[in-house]
Amino acid sequence: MSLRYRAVRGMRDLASEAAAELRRVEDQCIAAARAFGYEEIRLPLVESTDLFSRGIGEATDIVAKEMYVFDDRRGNSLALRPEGTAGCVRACIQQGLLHNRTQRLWYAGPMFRYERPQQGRYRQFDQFGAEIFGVGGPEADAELIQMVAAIWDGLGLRDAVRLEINALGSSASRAAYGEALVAYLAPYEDELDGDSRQRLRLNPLRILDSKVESTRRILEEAPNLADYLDASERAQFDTLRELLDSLGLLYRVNRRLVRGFDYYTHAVVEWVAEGIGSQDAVCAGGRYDGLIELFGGRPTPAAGFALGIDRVALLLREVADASAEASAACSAGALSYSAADVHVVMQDRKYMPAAMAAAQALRVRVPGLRVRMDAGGGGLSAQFRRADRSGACWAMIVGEDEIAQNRVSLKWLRANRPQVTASMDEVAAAIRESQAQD
RNA sequence: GUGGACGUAGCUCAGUCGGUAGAGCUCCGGAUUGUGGAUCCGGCGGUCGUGGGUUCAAACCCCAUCGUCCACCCCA
Repeated sequence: MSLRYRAVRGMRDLASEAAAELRRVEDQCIAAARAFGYEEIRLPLVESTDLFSRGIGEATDIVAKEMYVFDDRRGNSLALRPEGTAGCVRACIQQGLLHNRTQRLWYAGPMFRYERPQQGRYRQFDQFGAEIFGVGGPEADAELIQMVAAIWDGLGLRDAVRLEINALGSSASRAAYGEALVAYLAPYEDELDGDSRQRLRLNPLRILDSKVESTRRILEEAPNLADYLDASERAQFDTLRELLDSLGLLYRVNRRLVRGFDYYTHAVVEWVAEGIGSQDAVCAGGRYDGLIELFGGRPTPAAGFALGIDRVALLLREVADASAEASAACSAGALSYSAADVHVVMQDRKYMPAAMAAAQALRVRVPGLRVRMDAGGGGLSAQFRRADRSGACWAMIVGEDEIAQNRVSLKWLRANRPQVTASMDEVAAAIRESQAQD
């Protein structure tokens, strides 16, 4: 089909069920964050370009070639945020949120990266993030992992993801290791793949997670990052592992796990899913103790994660866990998705005022109930057909007899129960009772 | 940014040797004037992604372009 206008590349329209799937993931994330005592922070989508290039790192791919950068009318260079942490830290410093106290925050919203689109990777995509400031111990890292695990549990995805962790050490030990790695790799420079050769100068740690077979072979004998951690860094990581063990949170230590942003230090984590293609990282994060100071704040320990809402929704769809869907108000024969619980039909269009009044009366009596008016006209037969296809559990009927008796009729569309004609209060009570059973 | 596959109705797709476009689903109406799901009948719906070329003739062949998907890459 030929279109006059279409959404720009990599940016999607998500209607009805697709939107509901994202909403479900986001709601679950927010519920978990609230349960852990995190507070919401709302942040701008646009920041100074400089914030990201300094914070994330000039040499990272995200900054070097994936940011949406533009000048405003005064010539200031601005960027659409490619991730949430930098802006969150900036806001915390600007608003004095870190002064003399710990802070736990969450946010959700769109991020922008100019990448080649494919499944699970879009130029505008939604992330949920949580950050904890002022807690230097591994209990902060463990708490964040516990929260993410709670999100998986809430979505029935615990078995669909696996956790990998690693310790990068302080920026000092990280730098020392980087030098050692470069020294080891330098003689092999000609044998490395092109990307890795470039990173040798720009960002040597990133070579570690190269997928190129020849490069991986060279790396087999490379110095081990773990050997460059000092005693306290090693102890911190061990404590984190003990915490996770005692909480029953499974993980795998991956010594090759390196994050794409420069600000990470110490513990880094990545949750990986299977079955959603090559874009399989659904959640990742770690500690970034140096970033607040880099942005001009007082040195403050910090850790956080970001979760890809789109990817988790995709995973949810792949897993299609039949047992996990329990939200429907009428279980028997319920469709997996519907926009309304009650579909209001009327004997004739002339009863529209009475039908609309009845619909609102029902909404008021049963909070949260989704009551939708029939639209489209036609006889009762057509209206009931639409009611059925809408996925609603009930049809509420308003007709001549009902109006004369000041009553309405309620028909169960998914359960084998007789239709009733009763007062609005009685109908509302019947619906509430039916919902309570499911 | 690199490589590959693919773009036909709202959706999923068929379309032979180049001869001027079809099915199923959806939606609407009817069989059924106060009752849905099954069945049957009918209807709405298309610049064949776009632009150019070859040809008497292009959904089909050629070129370009845009888009989608997959992999690389990147990352959530």
